[in-house]
Amino acid sequence: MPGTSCKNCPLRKRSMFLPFTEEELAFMETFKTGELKVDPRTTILLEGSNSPQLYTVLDGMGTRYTTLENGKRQVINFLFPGDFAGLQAGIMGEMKHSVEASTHMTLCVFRRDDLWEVFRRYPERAYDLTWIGAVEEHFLGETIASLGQRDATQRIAWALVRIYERLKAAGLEKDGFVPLPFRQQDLADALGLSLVHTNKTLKALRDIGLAQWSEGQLELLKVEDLASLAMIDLERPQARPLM
Amino acid sequence: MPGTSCKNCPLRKRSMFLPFTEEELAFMETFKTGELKVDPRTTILLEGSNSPQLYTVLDGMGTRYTTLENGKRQVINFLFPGDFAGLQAGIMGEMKHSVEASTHMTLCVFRRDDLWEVFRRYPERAYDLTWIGAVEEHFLGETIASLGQRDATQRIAWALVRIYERLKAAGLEKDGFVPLPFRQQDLADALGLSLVHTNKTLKALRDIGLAQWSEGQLELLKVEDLASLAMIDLERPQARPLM
DNA sequence: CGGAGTTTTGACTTCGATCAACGAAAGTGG
DNA sequence: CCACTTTCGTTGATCGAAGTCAAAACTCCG
Repeated sequence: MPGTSCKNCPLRKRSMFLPFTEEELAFMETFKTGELKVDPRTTILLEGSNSPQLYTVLDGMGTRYTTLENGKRQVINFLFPGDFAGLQAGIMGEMKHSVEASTHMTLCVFRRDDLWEVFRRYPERAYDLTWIGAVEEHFLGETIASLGQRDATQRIAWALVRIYERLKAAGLEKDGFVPLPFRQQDLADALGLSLVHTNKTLKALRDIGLAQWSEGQLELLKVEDLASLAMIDLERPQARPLM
Repeated sequence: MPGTSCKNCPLRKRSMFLPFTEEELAFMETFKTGELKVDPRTTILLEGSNSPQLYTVLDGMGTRYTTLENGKRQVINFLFPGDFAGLQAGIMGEMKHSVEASTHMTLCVFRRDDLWEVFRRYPERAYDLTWIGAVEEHFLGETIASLGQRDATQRIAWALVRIYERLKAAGLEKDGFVPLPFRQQDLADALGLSLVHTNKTLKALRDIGLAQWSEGQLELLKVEDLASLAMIDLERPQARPLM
């Protein structure tokens, strides 16, 4: 198999992911058909297409988004190392959103046709797939609550805290900084805010010393304050399966 | 088993749901442990709780919602006949939102502990569970796009069309009307709008003869116009599994 | 009849969108 | 190496969609 062996997968070491048994590990080696490396701005999955492939993000970050008829873009969520993409197309037949790389990315590639094999022969792994779906569903629900009920400042605070937590759990935090290689426009499109207002709100958070985000690096200076501003109850990060 | 036998399940007849094999039917009979009937306003699942039960809506309607710390409520989505509830708690350990009945409801009850059995012994049904999750995930993504990118009129039009389609597919349409036993406040909380503005927007749609909703009955007078107003491409309703 | 819940309407306010312009950085090509 | 373009972040001025406040009209029910 080209690329990283699952045995040496750097993500497995992170405590945010549930451990593999030897048997699962062996199976994943066969399930994985290769590795995909893409440049920034590459479209990995296209809305409406019928991708024969499923992916796990090994390295790098991206966005899932849809484009409305009037040209507006909604970023559904961000794609971080460990995230799984393509299940919708795998199950439902076609992608309901696009996936684009924001940085250089490395992805583990699986064959969609093998999905059914997983359900038939590896119920544990099938259960994990459903788990991943459930976690995703929960997060989307929280996003809906943010867009529906939080004002601009709260939304940004919410997003920054959630992103920071997620990246820290993925082992990417260093000296209080976490890499966040997106544009302000991406965050704006994720939160349903205009670019201008997103910029001003970020400046406000910077001015009161709560959070800084520049040159692709995010620093949260007062996580507690940000969390209470965003009305987040900091949930103990729960370990989840890795695909 | 108390209540309706799966064999006579009225939902099975609807073409929106994929057919059962004889074997699956037999299994579902054993999986189903009973029936729950509740009055309007009853909380069926409570956020944060660890429900030992999973439900399929046989009859009636409800809401899934979360409440923020400031007391604001976000309706994540509405619960219609055929919908499955409780999977999140079943998989992740605790409910991330509450479920409340809006009308009298009848629900099929399953034991959460049997879930793993399903994955181990009935991979087809496990696959269907994942399918249901994927459909739900897709819908939540579309909701996010609505809250993020559509204005009040478009949001309401979007919601009315989606609801109408769903209920019609469930076989509840009659003479152009569909039952919609929610309060305007529920729709407002689902779309992130104030009650007052929701009311005024509904009136506007009524005045231009696009849609009427009163006394729990919804009528869409010009579906095409509503759909194009909402920037919806009417997707061919896809049959989906029933649990 | 009184009271609670819901829908409706009008008056006023505000948050965030839009418009517009500028600066910095990075890439491109002659 | 320097004009030129493109992309992204920043800031100020103005406007409008939707929120908030308040109160009336209709239920439905005990």
